[in-house]
Amino acid sequence: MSSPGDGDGKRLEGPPEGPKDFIRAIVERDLKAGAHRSVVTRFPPEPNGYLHIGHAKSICLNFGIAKEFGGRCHLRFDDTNPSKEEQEYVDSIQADVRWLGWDWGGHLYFASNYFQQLFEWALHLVRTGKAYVCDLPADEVRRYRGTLKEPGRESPFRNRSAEENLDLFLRMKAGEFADGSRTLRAKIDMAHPNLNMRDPVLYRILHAEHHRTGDAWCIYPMYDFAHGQSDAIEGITHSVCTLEFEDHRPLYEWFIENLPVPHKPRQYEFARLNLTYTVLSKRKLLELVNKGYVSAWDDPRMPTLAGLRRRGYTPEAIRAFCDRIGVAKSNSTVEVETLEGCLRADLNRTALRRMAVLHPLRVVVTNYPEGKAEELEVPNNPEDPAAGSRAVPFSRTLYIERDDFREDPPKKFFRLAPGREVRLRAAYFITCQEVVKDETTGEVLELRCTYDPETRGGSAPDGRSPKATLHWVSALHAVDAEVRLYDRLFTKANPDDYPEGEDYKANLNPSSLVVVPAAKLEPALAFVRPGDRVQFERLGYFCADPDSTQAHPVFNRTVTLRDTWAKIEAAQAKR
RNA sequence: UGGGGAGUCGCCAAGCGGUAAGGCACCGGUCUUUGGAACCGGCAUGCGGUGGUUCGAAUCCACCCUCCCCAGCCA
Repeated sequence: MSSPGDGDGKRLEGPPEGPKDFIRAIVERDLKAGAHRSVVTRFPPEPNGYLHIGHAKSICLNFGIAKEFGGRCHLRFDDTNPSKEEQEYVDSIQADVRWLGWDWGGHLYFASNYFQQLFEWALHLVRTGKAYVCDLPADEVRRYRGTLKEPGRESPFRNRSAEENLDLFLRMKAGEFADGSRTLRAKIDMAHPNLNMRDPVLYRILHAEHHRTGDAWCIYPMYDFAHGQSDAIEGITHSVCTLEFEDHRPLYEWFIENLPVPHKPRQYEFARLNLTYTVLSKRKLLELVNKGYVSAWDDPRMPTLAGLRRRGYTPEAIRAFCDRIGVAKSNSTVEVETLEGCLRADLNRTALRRMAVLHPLRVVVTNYPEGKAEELEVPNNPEDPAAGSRAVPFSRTLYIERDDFREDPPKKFFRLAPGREVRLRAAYFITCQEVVKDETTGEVLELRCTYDPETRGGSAPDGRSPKATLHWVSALHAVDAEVRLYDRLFTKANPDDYPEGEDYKANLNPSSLVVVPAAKLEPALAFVRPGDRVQFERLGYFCADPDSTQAHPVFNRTVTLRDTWAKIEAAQAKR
């Protein structure tokens, strides 16, 4: 617990250039006006699921503000509902926030740590006649609440004496009553146009084991009664939440005004993130996990931070994404391409280049000596000379990508075809002399090519330059690996756009995972460790999966490279 | 038809009375030993609509339209 503006957070660089979002503008204004010594924010997840990319937006906002303005940001678990919350989630949430690159210092809190204080504040409301014990069952409470257009009716228990309410509430706490039999409610206004103000429930009876407080309590505070007061206890200056809580702000303020809290925080709301081709509702993500549509919370197709991490996303890319999309109040759906763009920008700078052939087609270099092998020096990253180079073996029998050969090449197809010369990356120019096919099926089995010894390293003394450069792997030296080709989880930009009688799961992408059991990798790839990210030249960025072992390497496709040829081909197909 | 919000380029998003930033996407081009990257150029006489105020309006006023959220003892 601490007073606002202790300022023990990290002091780093100042605010970024360019226009500020409206929340940062408010913080800056308040600080300039001297309303606070320093800014204190908080990220308040409920430990009932894994964090996803939408949470990342909130995390980067809250921790980002604290960092930019020299304040601090608390990590607080909003654990007021023991029936849904688990320790596994509090662990994963901490791991994910850290992975994203943020640090809450010593400021780790739990709303459940405030249960005693909240209880005493409830007592205060009871004593001052502002709360009462209501015996109405849940469905009756609902009926008495009224509707959107009709006012509610007062509970028959609304005018109990403070003494009776005190007695009853104490007995609720003592465990004398069954779950759901009574609630403690605020006495506000059953005719209020804002339904949240129609005598909201403060406490409910729940004889449930809490992941932190065990069986110490059998009454638990509702979100509304816990959140603002927790902010007050921690000295939060700017309590930032999403738009759906806008309607709760009057209640938030009512508690702050009617309770002897040590500090008055203010709530601000911004639009939550929506992303195309995925879902970000905890209910749906939980269903995908529980019903086995994905393997787990960290399935690389999941928009969870754990999933993105396993997929190969970097924290830097996710933070850049959060900066790029901005913060505002209008509902918005960001195209997933924006996220992928941030990822490619980061990986392009940092990922080492390697060669891997996913769908091998054998090439025999007929004029290359049998039994000979040589090593070619290939740069690790053309974007970064400091990344150095590695040796790649070349020999008479190679694999190239099946997609890189066409017997009957269409217009603008620059790759290998009968009689055509192409460059093998960092190796030699080869010319296709002969196509060996299965006589019955017509399948291309092998290409017989010749190479030009003068082009070692990939350039010709006479200056000629093929239009295409192909990646390749020496058959003799190749390492086999499993490669998991991931694609978007849903086929529709908006998964909630589904046919009558179906649900969002009807839009699940049946090809979101395609396994290539035996891709051919250059030998350097045998030494990667789980989590290592590389670019398979011309194919995309890949990340070694935790399932990967020396004997059985496994790579996940993080994202493809931009593919201009695919675009051209698609356009040709249309015509 | 109660209350609370929002409408600026395909997608985000600045702008706060002085004549429409930026990013992503897209389209051209240059360059290239990744059809990658990089680089250059194009991309809203227009800001949900209609009136009004003003020398001047995306910004102010009025009315209207559309979309989102709220009737958990979830958060």
